[in-house]
Amino acid sequence: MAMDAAVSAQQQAWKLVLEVFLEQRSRMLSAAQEFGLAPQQAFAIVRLKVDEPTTMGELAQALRCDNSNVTGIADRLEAAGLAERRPHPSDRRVKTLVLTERGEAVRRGYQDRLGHAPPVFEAMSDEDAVALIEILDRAASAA
Amino acid sequence: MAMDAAVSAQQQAWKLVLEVFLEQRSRMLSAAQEFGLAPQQAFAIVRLKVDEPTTMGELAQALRCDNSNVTGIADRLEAAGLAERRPHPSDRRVKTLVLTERGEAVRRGYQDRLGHAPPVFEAMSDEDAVALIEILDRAASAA
DNA sequence: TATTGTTATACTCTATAACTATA
DNA sequence: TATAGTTATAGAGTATAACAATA
Repeated sequence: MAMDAAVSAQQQAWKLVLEVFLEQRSRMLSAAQEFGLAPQQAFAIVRLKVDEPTTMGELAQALRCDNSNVTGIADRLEAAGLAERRPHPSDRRVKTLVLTERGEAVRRGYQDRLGHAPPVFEAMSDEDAVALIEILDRAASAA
Repeated sequence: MAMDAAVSAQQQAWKLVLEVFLEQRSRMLSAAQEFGLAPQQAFAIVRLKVDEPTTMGELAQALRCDNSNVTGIADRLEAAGLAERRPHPSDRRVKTLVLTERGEAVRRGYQDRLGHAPPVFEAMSDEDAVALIEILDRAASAA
């Protein structure tokens, strides 16, 4: 019979981080629902601006999905009056998206509701936050 | 005009953690695809056992979705020959799921392919991993 | 009456491939 | 030829509500 190896400190640390993430995911889904946003619509809306057009391709990259999906997501945001498609000034193949005023209000409300970081992170002392950054930087260098 | 507040160390730390998570998510999706698993099927299969039956409700909780969704996920795992429904010994309303031998092989392959924690975490020194655990514990107490 | 799982419904998200209009 | 976005398609996941069987 195979014996499970003892759980390493690295695995324990990852498990804790995963819990934070799952909790944050749950908060994001609730907040999105409160503002009438489907999950990817919520992700999209925080990436969009009122005055700074985002191309469909850029949004696809930010959402880590295929360009073809962005068409539908943009359609739904447009149908809800939260975003608008605009032509690109120099390349007529490209379409860009900007938030409407209403979209900007929803974005602000959604982000305020959610805060900048999960509650556990916001409760962290400055010293611990800095230490965490250093730990992750060291690990990234070692990986 | 509103000025953006300077980005706090807490926000920076969260951003780094989020990057790790997105990278891990990407790895999970690739690995799942390699083993012919849809995303939730992959989550489900790591929660299931060969000899320890899991009820549909327990799986729904683990997947953080409604019970009704588990029906379809279990259907697809069963259709792929990876899991089987079994009656509950004492409550005839309850149905349980167990992995087939093939399901267990796929689960093992998938988990081996993925490792215990993201590469960045596995590259972490023992000292740093312990320090990270302590930081998160302190933050959880403060939150 | 309450609970477990299923079904029915409708919607969102997903990738792939074929298409269009540009470049 | 290559690229940006769209459409068509097929599948997967999602919540809600109604339902059957059982407790």
